[in-house]
Amino acid sequence: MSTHGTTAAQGEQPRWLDAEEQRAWRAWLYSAQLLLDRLDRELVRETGIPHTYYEILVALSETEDHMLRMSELADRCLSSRSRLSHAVSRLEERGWVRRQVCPDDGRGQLAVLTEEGFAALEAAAPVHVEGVRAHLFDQLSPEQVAAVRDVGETLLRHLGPR
Amino acid sequence: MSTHGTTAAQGEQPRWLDAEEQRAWRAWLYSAQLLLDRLDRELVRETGIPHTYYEILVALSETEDHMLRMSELADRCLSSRSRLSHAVSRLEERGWVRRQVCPDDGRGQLAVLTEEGFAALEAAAPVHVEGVRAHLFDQLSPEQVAAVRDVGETLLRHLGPR
DNA sequence: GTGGAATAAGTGAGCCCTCAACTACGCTGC
DNA sequence: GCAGCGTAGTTGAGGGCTCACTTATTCCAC
Repeated sequence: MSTHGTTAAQGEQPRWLDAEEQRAWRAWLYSAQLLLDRLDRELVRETGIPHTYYEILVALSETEDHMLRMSELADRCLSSRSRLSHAVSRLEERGWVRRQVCPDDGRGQLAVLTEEGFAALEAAAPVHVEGVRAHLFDQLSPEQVAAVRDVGETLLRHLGPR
Repeated sequence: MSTHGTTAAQGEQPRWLDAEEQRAWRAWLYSAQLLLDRLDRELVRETGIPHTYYEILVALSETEDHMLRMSELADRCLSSRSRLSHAVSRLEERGWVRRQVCPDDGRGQLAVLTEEGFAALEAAAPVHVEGVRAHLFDQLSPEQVAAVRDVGETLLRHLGPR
């Protein structure tokens, strides 16, 4: 048993996967897990920055003034508020991000990228991009890259905006 | 700055991503994160079984006698030995898996799926497959599904077997 | 058969994430 | 001007994972 199978333990008959779907699903799942894992490990090993931290630094660096509201930052990093709050606390300890009360909303906080944080990001970016090239783009033909984008954007329309 | 950029802080010039690659990478990353997250959450919510546990139960159920050596099980689940050891301990507490010394190698342990574990899997499988359908296959054309498989298997040849 | 390397698995400290409170502020209507 | 509700963010307990280390067994050369 797994995602295919012949026994249904429910009222509605489950729409089991056929052999082709099974292969597609497993290939997607394993490759996604391995790729995410590999990129994270290499980044940590070579720069000491986990991918989750990296994403936060990137999001901040992409704004005009290197700062974002906590909730906006959480959305851009596909992170829960709580997770982001913990993560920013840890980044503060490293001196890479600083918190600042939001001028136009007393409830809000701004996460601000520090000089040190920007420097850490600059050091990590080449490592990260090299990983993405080596393990993704270098392995795929232009047609496959186009398909990756197409499938990804299709799924995002379903799963996203949120 | 991010995975594109114009400043290189290294000897070797980083091979930055162009705009198209950037889009492909982000689409892939976000869709992968959202899909994995969504499937796990739905499975936990409706069955109380996290996806990592589910994968272990599936791997065991797919063998002839519903048992596997710990290290073989770890490989099939793309899990570290340590992680699997912890996970199997938790599954033992739920009564879904049982450990048993390996007859032909005194160092080895066999993880054995129990009746209760199999029943839990049978209950969870329809929920899981429905999630995979709803969030993956129902969203994609047959051509896109073929591309997913093709890309996944290509990446696996690079990332996998280990 | 014995010493030593290799292999199988488990353990525990520490980090990260989730979930469910909780605090603090803002907004509206009366 | 304050009651009540919604929103922004934080907190802490608890679970899961990683990493380095430990224990137990097997393999092999001699």
